[in-house]
Amino acid sequence: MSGRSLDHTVQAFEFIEELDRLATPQAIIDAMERSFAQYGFENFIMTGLPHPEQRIEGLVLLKKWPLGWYERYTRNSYDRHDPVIHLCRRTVQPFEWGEARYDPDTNPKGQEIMQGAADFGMRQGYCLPIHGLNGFEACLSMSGPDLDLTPQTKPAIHLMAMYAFERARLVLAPAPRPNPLTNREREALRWAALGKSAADTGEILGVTERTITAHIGSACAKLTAANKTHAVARALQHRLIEI
Amino acid sequence: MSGRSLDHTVQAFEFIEELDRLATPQAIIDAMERSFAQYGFENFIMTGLPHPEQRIEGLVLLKKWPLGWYERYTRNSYDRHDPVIHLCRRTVQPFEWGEARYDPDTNPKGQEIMQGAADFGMRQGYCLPIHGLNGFEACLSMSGPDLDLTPQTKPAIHLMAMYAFERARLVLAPAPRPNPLTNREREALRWAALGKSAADTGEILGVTERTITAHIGSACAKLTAANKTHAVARALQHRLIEI
DNA sequence: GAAGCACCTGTAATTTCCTACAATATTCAA
DNA sequence: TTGAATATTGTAGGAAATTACAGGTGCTTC
Repeated sequence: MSGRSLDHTVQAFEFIEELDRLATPQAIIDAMERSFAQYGFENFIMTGLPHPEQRIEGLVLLKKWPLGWYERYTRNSYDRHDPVIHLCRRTVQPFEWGEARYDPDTNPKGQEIMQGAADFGMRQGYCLPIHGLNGFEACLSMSGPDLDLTPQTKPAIHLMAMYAFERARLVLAPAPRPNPLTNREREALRWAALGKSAADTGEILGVTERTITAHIGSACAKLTAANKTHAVARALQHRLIEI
Repeated sequence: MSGRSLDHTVQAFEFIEELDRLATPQAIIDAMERSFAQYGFENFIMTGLPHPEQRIEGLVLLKKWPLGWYERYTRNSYDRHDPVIHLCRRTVQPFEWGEARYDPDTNPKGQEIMQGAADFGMRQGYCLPIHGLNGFEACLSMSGPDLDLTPQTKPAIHLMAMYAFERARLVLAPAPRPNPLTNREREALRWAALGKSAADTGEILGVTERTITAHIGSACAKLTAANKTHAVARALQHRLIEI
């Protein structure tokens, strides 16, 4: 078993067993605090990733996070430029914060954010991106001053983080929003995403061009999109259509 | 630790350590065969899931699967009606085959498929859906005549399956294609995806509307897109732009 | 030095989109 | 039953996109 203490692997599975008995967010936070401490973690945050028009505050599921940093982070909308968040959107595997690269030229705020976290005692961190079915994108980011991150401990942390997230999602039961688009609006957007003009789509669906234009128009209104291209992008982003 | 043998949890982590040293598909298959046997698994298949116009044969990464059943399965395109596949598309959590319900009225082939698998000795199974950056991607389905599936063993199997899949993907990974778009083409598409007209984007980037039109046009050519909306959809799909 | 690419710009004709002001029919929930 | 939502279609004009034909600079590579 090389450098890893046997305790860790056992405790990872015991943590998962314990999770099933936790019924409140606070109970999950307490259990996470205890169990993640063995790897050196002191802070963690479990949050959805905001779309451009959303704010991150409404998407946070659980957190034990330095309050001053959280306030500064949200006040400055740091999630828009956070290298860790950016990497979350591009990978499915857990990663260390240090692996989240950024170009100081194109993203000058990246340095500011990483330094800000360090100022609050969070120099090192580990982050698990969560990619769900309906575009539910989230992450569990964890930090501590002296982490025990090795090829042996990482899978244990990964497993614990995954199950902790699932439990939190279950307990907090985020009401999944129903698809706001009608069938016709979805079809019209889908064909638009495939490069069809309104006239093309009308022929495909056996209605007039004018009807498709109307469907696209109402989809734009529902998605607060400026035009068809915008509406398709929003619909893809929110997984309202599949192509 | 209740009914779970300590060996299992330890061996799960040892399997993950071992994976990093495996360089060939066959080595991964052999290791999986050994390590999954402790839970009663004898067969497994790791496969991407086909789009309507695709065939499943080209998407299979690894398998140790009854040949007769595989041939019958692919010949009849059973993946179109397989209840296990259907459930894969609707959940992110691993599940037992028996949890994959189907309505005999709307999906008469469901019964035929489940019975066919049973005829090849696969009455019981466990399946892990794999969700990547673009949503549903693949699955790892495992079977055996007498499985040790308990709330204690399932997370261990889950972890092993997850890492086995990642390793297989790494070993079999096709070389990732570089982004074919130039910086300006990307910027132009990005603003288009946010609902900006060519004139808007020109003002934003400090060039003329005509220039933006040219960038969009060349992006369409590279992406073989019929128009701007199509190009944005393709770029989002292939993660060439982020919004 | 030539060739290729990225980047920039122009005119002009054509197509497509977007919206405003309509109207009719159906379905479904209050 | 009575709105509200959905689906359908029309006219018409202005905005935007698309394409074809051109041409310029600057940079790198052969």
